[in-house]
Amino acid sequence: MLPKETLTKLFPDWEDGLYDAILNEAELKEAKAGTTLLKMGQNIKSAMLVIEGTIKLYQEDETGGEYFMYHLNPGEACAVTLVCNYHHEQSQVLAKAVTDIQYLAIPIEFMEKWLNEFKSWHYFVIKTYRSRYEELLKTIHEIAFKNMDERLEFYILKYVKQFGAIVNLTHQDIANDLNTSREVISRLLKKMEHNGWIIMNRNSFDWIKK
Amino acid sequence: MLPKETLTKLFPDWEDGLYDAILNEAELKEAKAGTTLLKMGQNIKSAMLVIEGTIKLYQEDETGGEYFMYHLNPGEACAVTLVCNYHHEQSQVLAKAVTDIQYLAIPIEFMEKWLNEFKSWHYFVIKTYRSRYEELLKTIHEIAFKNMDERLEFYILKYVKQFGAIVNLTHQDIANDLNTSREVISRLLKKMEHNGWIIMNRNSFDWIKK
DNA sequence: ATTTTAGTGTGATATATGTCACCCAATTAA
DNA sequence: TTAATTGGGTGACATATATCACACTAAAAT
Repeated sequence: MLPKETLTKLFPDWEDGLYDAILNEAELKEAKAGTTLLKMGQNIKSAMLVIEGTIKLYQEDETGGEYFMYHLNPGEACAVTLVCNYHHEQSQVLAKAVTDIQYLAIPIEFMEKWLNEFKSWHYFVIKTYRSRYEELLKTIHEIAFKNMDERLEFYILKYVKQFGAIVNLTHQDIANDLNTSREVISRLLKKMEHNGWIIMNRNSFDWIKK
Repeated sequence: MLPKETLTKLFPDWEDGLYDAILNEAELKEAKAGTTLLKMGQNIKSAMLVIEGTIKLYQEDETGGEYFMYHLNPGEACAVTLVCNYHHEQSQVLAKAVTDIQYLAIPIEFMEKWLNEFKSWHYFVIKTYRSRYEELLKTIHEIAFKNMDERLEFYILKYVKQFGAIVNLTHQDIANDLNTSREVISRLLKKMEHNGWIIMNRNSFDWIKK
């Protein structure tokens, strides 16, 4: 059972009744690193609030391709599940746990109910959409205007911001996230190494660009 | 002065007080086709509700490049201006009138006020975000996974849905919207002509693909 | 009527990226 | 200890797109 204090720390400024409602109605779930939490086209039955760990959100192709968009961290909600819940739609994104995670699953029937009952929930939903809308804009900016070298740098910087300057990813991992091939990433990383931006190791590299 | 009836038709299911508040506080503005309504980085002073005409939303590059994302039609609001208003941020998009337009400009100070006062406004804001978030996801899907030929088809289909099967755009217009060059579009359109998808004219073409 | 401009067609070439082939080294499994 | 697997390096080549050059023609301006 999740202590109320965890909730009030992660989600400050909510009405007291909202914390209680969540503790009563939401289910605390766990998932191992690597688990797929949500697939494109899947019907959503509950909203997802992250309590512990990190989730990665992807756009998914029909042919198996993936494109990484943004991270979800504790204290954040998956906007797509709020969408789906509220309007009974299907997921347009792929969500994967990158670390072991804990999250609250709130059955859809409470979405609309709480929107009516709790002003702070309403604001939280708006804030969630707003911030994710902005993340998507950034992603579009990258893909529409930048070549792979700059997109790779942007990608690495997002990683470094999340997990620190030691990047524990293989070239293949990165290639998958950027919907390109391993060879392309290997060559671009090699260039970064020549430029003195990274130190390369097997299975990882260090971001040392100032 | 905008008749209340126009408002109730374009924005059904709002509280009566909200219509009155808008009629009292919003300014009805007009703009000619081609006008830039919002630039990236610009501070937003009012929310935009479309009354008449069509607006195009773009992501804008530092170097002058543009990428078309979606249309805004009467009865819709520009999500970005709701963002900016509420959280005092800057525009992350470029908005242009594609036809002569009329829109309501609502000064930012009413955003938060009305979120508190009118449940229907709150829902409207959420609905606006949700639908635009989904538009952005579609855009990402296109640029992350598709080559220019498919993106061009997707682009034309959006146009046809908005304005009908006679596409009054020059190759250069399209190239600008897709952040590519005129030659690329000319060649791809030529292929579509060979495939029997379009009939080409000067300054326009007809979409006849079934 | 003549000139100018805008829209389009198209070859040639450059560059970015995708794909295939194959090698080597580090790690893991047998 | 040996074999198999995984991560990575790199050449060769294919393809998509960008860029430059220039020609042609319809429409607009003079």
